[in-house]
Amino acid sequence: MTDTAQPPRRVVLVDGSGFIFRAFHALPPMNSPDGTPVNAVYGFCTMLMKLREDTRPDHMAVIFDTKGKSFRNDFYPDYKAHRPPPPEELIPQFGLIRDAVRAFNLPSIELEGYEADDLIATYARQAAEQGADVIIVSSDKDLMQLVTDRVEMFDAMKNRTIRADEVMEKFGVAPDKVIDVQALAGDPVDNVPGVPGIGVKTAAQLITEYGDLDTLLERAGEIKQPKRREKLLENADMARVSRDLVRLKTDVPVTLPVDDFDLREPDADVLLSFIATHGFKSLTSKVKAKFGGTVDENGITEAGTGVNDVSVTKAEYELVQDEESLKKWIAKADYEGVLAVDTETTSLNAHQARLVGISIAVKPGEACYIPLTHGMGDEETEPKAAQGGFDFGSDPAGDKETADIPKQIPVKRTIELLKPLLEDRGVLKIGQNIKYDKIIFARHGIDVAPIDDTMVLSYVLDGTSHGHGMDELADLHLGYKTIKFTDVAGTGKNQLTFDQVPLDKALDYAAEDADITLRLHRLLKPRIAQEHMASVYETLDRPLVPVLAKMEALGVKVDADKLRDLSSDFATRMAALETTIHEMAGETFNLGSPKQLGEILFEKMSLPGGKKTKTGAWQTGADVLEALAAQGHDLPERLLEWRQLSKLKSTYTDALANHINPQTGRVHTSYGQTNVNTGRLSSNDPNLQNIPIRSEEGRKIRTAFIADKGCKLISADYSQIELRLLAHVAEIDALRNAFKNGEDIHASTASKVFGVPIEGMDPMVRRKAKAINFGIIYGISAFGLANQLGIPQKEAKEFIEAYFEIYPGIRDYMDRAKEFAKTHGMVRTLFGRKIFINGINDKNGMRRSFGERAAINAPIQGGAADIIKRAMIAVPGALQDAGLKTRMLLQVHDELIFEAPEAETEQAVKVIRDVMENAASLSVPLIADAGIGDSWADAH
DNA sequence: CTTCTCACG
DNA sequence: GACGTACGTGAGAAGT
Repeated sequence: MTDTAQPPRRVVLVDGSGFIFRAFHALPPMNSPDGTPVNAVYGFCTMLMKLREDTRPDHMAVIFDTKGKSFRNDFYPDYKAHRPPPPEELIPQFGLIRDAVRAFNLPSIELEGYEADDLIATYARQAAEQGADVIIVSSDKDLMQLVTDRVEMFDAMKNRTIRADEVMEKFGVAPDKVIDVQALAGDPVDNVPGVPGIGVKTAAQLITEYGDLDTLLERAGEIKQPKRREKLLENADMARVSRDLVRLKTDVPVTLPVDDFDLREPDADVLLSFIATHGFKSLTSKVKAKFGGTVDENGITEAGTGVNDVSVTKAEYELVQDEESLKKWIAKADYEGVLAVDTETTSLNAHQARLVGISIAVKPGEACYIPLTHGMGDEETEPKAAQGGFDFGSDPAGDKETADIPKQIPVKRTIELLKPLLEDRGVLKIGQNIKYDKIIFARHGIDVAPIDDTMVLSYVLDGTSHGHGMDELADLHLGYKTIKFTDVAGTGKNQLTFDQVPLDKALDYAAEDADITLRLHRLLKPRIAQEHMASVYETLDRPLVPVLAKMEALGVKVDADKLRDLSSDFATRMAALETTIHEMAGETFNLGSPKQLGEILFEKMSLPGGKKTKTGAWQTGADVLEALAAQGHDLPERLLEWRQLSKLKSTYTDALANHINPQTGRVHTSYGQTNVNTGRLSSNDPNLQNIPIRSEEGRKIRTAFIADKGCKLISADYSQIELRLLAHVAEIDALRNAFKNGEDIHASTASKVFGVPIEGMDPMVRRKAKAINFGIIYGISAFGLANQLGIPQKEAKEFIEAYFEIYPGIRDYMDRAKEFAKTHGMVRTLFGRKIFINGINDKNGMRRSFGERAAINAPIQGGAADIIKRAMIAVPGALQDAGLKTRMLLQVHDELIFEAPEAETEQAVKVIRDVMENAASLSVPLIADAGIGDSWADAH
């Protein structure tokens, strides 16, 4: 890589995947300060430290399996088919181990479609051919075939070197005959068939006698033992397939050469910080002795400034306009194993934006911008229809255009070159709101992975105590004022799209974005473990990013004709109502203006009960109008009807039609992952989480959400998830039992609170209990409940008292939640998500009560959000494993909507419900109900 | 750019 | 005794 690099003499290749499993089982359980299991990570770190000492390599790399299928499955689908899933405590450690490799400044290598063993085989061959000695750190017998006089293995757990002698001991043959023995003996763990009845002993004997597998199979007829002869003749093909399975591939198309494994010192403070955040205190002094550094075991620098001091110095950024230069940047990123990436486009809407350029940062201050379509209008990609009459001079149009278009690498070629890097499982891609960039890249055929997202990191750490936009984060954490988009593109009507921004300005802006993202990552990522958020980030919010990106890209089919019909129906009825209302009022006015309406109702008509808002305007909300209507006033009644139709038309039928993407014919929402204080998602552009359902008229909108041809929609929703969660976290036995017995929870509550039998219950009684149940979740007050039910406050207060009587423990839970919030300024969900509570210690009583109610509600709402996130992360894989094509489209807090080929709907429902109901294990059952239909209205 | 109203869980 | 509240969102229209 660098000019000073020496050719490799001593190369250490660590089998990272093999080590994780062995360390996990060999070491006692350990947890980081936030409770994430880390025993395998700890074992790995101590092993790496020791390895550098003991083996003194000049080149070193850690190699991992990827989780998907390998090329072996192409010719033998059952290969490794019976592997049980890894233990729950190991799962979060896979990601952390890769982080550890980076902290040690070692290359982390993996490649989709290949196992770690194949990569090791390939690199071992390459290194040996260059004359280097190779040490493979592994005890996996499958790697023993690689042993030569240049290549040895080292079992780091047992401190044992494995050479030809040890291989002979294990397999009874020399290393070059190991695959022949394995082919005969098979391997039940990896599901390699072999020849039945032949084990390692017999296999070694046979191979020794006949020389090799092919000769043996050719001459199998000569074998004296009849059983053995028969089996060999019968299973000759199986033996050959088995040999193909166990033979490691030594020509994997690896992207990084062995030369790039040259051993570099880690950044001592980065490493110390990693160690401190995971609680590996015993390693601190060893690391300091070896590498220096100034961070203590608590992650604090001795100078007291913290490792997170990242000063931003004005950097030189590079404009990339040719392939040579681009390849250089790709190599740099590959070498670092981590990069920040950002796309520049023509629109904030990822589904219709056109790619304009890409920026990449590989180190703080080291970033580039690759312009792609600057100076090119849409006509460059989508040729306009020919039109006459506008050809003014005799200037050849082509010359004019090329004069304006700067030199740029073709989009297609750039994508081709970047794809291996952006899809390399061993290279971390960091983005600020990388979901957006993932969608853009997906439209160009690139599946960006693995990822980290500074916006999501910031959200997991700080909740919504501040925004998570890059400009704000840069100012907050780096004290740096970024170049604003409006600085380069202008504002208002004359705002340029990014493809119109001159290259010099584009370079400064775009490269800075990637640079700042990388710097923010260095600062925020260590805090995740320090502040005990590893589990939330690693198992919930990070894995959710690609899931949401897919859902958004898929979109949902919407019937434009249906919307148009509804819209015109609403318009007709609104016009009629408008005439009637104007007649009643005796004058025309804007029905949509609360101000004008208030004046008509309370001044002109002098209706009673007028109240003003804090700004002095008349209140004309639905509750006020309903009260007036109940007194027999017609105008408010009609106006309510008009308002409903107006809302449905403007917000739904009309607006939704404008959101249908012309290319896909579908509506693509965008999910906000960092907007909601409690951990819920939000949906915008358009908001598909508030499509009407409660009113008959409104529900019609849902008939316009339909399945694609040959498909059905499936809607699966959690039943009473928040009440169940309340029963669980507050440990309310009576409530838990009601759920365990599958009772109607509102009727059950009503029966207990009001002392009436469930059989033949007055629906009004049940309704009251339902309101109390909901009220409890919201941090009940007598005022609120009275308002909700339209009963005197005194009566509401009695209900609440009765409720606390029958469910003792509720009050305790509420007090605990409030107390915790007062002390810590936040509450936590079951899964460890922090929810910051504003105003909990405010002097103002009203703001304080507000905070107290939020503190009661947040663990419930947030816990439910965590659970459905877990389900969303698991469902796509479960559907795929079941061989189904069903795809998840939408999430509405406790409901998931899928599109399923008709033939597989029943099977899909089973898989979906199973995943949802097992997304968390609580002391109450989780129940998901599902419906199937042609439209969302039918499926619900 | 803020306020009001109303759609959802 | 009065305050003015149910928890969490996003969007359209009016009125500054």
